[in-house]
Amino acid sequence: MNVFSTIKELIVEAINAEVSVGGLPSGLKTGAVTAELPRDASHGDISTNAAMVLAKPAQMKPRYVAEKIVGRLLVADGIVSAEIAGPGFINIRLEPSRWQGVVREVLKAGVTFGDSNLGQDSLVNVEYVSANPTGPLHVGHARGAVFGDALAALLSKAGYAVTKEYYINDAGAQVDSLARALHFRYLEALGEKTPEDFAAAAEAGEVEYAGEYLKGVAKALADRDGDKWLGADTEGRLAPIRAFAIDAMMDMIRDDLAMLGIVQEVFTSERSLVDAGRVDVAIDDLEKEGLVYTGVLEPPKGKKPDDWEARPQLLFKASEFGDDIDRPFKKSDGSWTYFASDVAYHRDKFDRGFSEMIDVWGADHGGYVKRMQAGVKALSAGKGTLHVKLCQLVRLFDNGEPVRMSKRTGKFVTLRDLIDAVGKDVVRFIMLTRKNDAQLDFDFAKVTEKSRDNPVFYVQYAHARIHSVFRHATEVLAGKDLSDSSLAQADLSLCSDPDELAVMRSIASWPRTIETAALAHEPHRIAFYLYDLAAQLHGLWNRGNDDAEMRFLLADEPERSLARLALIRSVAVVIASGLDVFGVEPVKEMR
RNA sequence: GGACCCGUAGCUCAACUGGAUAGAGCACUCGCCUUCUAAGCGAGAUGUUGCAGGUUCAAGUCCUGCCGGGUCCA
Repeated sequence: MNVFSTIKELIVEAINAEVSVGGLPSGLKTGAVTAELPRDASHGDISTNAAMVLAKPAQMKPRYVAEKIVGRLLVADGIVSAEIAGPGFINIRLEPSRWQGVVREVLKAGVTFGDSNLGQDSLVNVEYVSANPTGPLHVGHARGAVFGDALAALLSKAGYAVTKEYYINDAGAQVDSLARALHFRYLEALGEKTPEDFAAAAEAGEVEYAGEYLKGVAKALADRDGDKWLGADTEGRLAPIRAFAIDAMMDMIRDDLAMLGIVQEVFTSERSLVDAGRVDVAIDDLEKEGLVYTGVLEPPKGKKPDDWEARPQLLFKASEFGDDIDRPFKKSDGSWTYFASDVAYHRDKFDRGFSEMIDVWGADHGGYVKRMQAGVKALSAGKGTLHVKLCQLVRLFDNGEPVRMSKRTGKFVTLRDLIDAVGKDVVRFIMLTRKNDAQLDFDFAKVTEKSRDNPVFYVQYAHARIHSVFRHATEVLAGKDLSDSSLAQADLSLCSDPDELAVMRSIASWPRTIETAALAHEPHRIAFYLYDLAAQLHGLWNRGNDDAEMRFLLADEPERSLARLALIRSVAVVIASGLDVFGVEPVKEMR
């Protein structure tokens, strides 16, 4: 139970008490009542909108309602003052001991401080990356990968039972094309073709996936099968070579993800769903609901209907579920559309018990969102929810200069390049410093800079500073027990400076930050929270430069020193806990 | 033509999902190292939240219509 929910309960109790004596009308809903840190610290410790929310349903003036509530709050335990301000806010001040108690809580709970039961163990499926198995991951994938992973960790900290999943698009034309490219490289490995032949074919558009990475795979294939596929006809060799290629690509992708510290639990193959007839079943069931019909779509407006032909096809009534038009389930050749197999896939997730699904996609799939959400509504009879988080693109810079990428030559910046250049932790943190639907600039020079401008460095520095103090503390306070459990016994009433109390308030709002970030699906809020907390720590540290009394370690005041150590140790714990959600290692020393 | 996302200080971005006087960093000016890492800290200045309406006690946030940028459209 964190301070804010405790106070909110006090407020609700106060309201109910007034209701019971007839001071307020009965039947008031307190769901919209909040208890939060006011933006301006001079407004007190905690402020509530209770009076303004209740004024209308109670048919009373906000300030009148506020007076009723304030009268009750003033006699409540731990509340120093409660004042009415502005249009009807109630500003509450708490006993310092309330905040000081938070430090003890953190020291006892460790990095589990901030854990919440908000999700009540309900199942959530987070699907992310899901890159086509046709090559190594590149920068664009990195953002979705890190975002999805952090969101999963965040939800899990907020009490949801999270499954991290990857959908393998191994049934489309791309993997056939991959198989052709691998076959070419295989011929090259056997000496039947030259690299020049390959380059020429790639230039002519006859073969895709010109990156070097298939060479090793081709060699492995040749080692395993020898010249088995040399004379085989196209039909005969396609499936086995494709399977070999997909396995190799998925191994590579898993390695790439592992470098980022990402391990997903479930990998679902599109082909396996198709082969098992799951698409037929899913569409059949929709058909039974009367949601599938054969019809003719209007041509897209404003586009030249050059190759447009009005043709009857199998359609899904997406427009009944919020989409703009109905969507085709079958292509002209009679095979399922991607949408059809995606419906089957989401049906599969729903059948596995996930009524809440989160898909992390690149922004270029934005046009697909409504259709998929319509599909999920239909296949789950309205019981399933699909949230789609679109990640905008990442622009790479080096010292302000854009880094050019070319997919055509196969020389795009890979995830590996990125990690090799700046390290896993920097990649992860920086990718989370922006809202997912905002474009992100990644500057190689800036993200490794050692300055306040670089949030990774700044937060890590705060953590390292705290450990530095503890290294010195073993000398200054020789013989004292500096363990967390011992520090939890420190006399925290000795930490009563306004700046120290402000740090405690920030720490106290960590559980709330987790909950609001989880509800909003916005891990970036944690990055900003950590940055602010780091700033407070650096500020407190520097108070010691101006005023020796404010230094954390005072040789002649061991009790006060222990209290301050307890405080900054709790800051370190919260920073570590935040970085843990991000999958970033907190450092104990800057090098 | 339509759909989705974005538009906040000179620049890069926040704003606790509707709360009080819209905040940080960079850049600019000034101050702080005999000290636990100055790789840092403090102070000053910066706004018609793209434009116009609407909803209400309260709008950067929600609704409508425009303008500009991006993405997508069998």
